[in-house]
Amino acid sequence: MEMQLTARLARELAADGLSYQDYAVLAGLTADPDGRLRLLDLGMGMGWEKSRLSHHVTRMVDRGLVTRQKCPTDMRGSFVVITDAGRRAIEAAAPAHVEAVRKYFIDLLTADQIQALGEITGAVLENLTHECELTDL
Amino acid sequence: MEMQLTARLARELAADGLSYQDYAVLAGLTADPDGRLRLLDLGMGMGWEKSRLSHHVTRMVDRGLVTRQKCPTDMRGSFVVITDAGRRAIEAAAPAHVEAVRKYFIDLLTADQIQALGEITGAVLENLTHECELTDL
DNA sequence: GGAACATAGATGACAGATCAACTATTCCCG
DNA sequence: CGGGAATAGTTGATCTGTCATCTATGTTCC
Repeated sequence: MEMQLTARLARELAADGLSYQDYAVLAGLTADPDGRLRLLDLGMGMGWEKSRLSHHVTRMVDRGLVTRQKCPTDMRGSFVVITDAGRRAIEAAAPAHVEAVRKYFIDLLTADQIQALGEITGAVLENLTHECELTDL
Repeated sequence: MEMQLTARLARELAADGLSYQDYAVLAGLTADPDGRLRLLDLGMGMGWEKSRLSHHVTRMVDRGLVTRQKCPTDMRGSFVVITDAGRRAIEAAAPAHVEAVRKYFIDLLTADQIQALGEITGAVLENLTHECELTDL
């Protein structure tokens, strides 16, 4: 189900020139008041590996959606910053995307089902992160 | 949740030398009494695009897990056939994989939750396939 | 202060996925 | 029968993700 659903959402997002992944990155950035996050924080929030994010940010920089900024307080780190073009892109895509999520997902479920799903994913995720702590993966 | 869970399952499968995708293909084939399916049927069962499956089968042929066979009744078509090595590979990997699915997923949920999840995914998928019929995507 | 270690991120090689042709065959219908 | 459309599968280009490795910086603790 997840595969079919995300494929569908990705196809509709593509009409606005953004991939599902682009949208996730831009949405993550707009959650920050400055539209600016450390790669690590952004990656944690999305559950991405650092190298995946680094590669993807590079591609998005090439397309002008974000830029990189050196972090002054930790010289190892970098910020990813959303550009004006990036803001325009997500603002253009968001309404249709939100609507699609409702149409293909949220609106099909009862309040009970949504709550149940939250409990299910919560239990699975909690168990996974707990496992990771033990086995340091 | 789906991302984290499948990443975890894939990592454990990799210990047996199979990717998640390899496992899906081999499991699809062993469901057939002859261990032999048309690419189209196998692809439909897994919800894969034909070219993805074709490429992946090519890689699996190279690794000796499956072979291709011409279909005598439809000269356009091909069968994918599991080899002895393929059978050994999935038989070696299956117990740990099934156990992992229990450990990271099934056993964490109550019977009610499992049923609720089935209803949720059913509703979403039914809606999606229905949509596809209308818009012929 | 400085050696050992941890962390942030970048990079290159490679595996996997997608998209758009392309070939070969079969189906459909006058 | 014959010509056009549909179908099964392949292929190559390109994009995306993963893995191992590398550099640079920060942290710890003696």
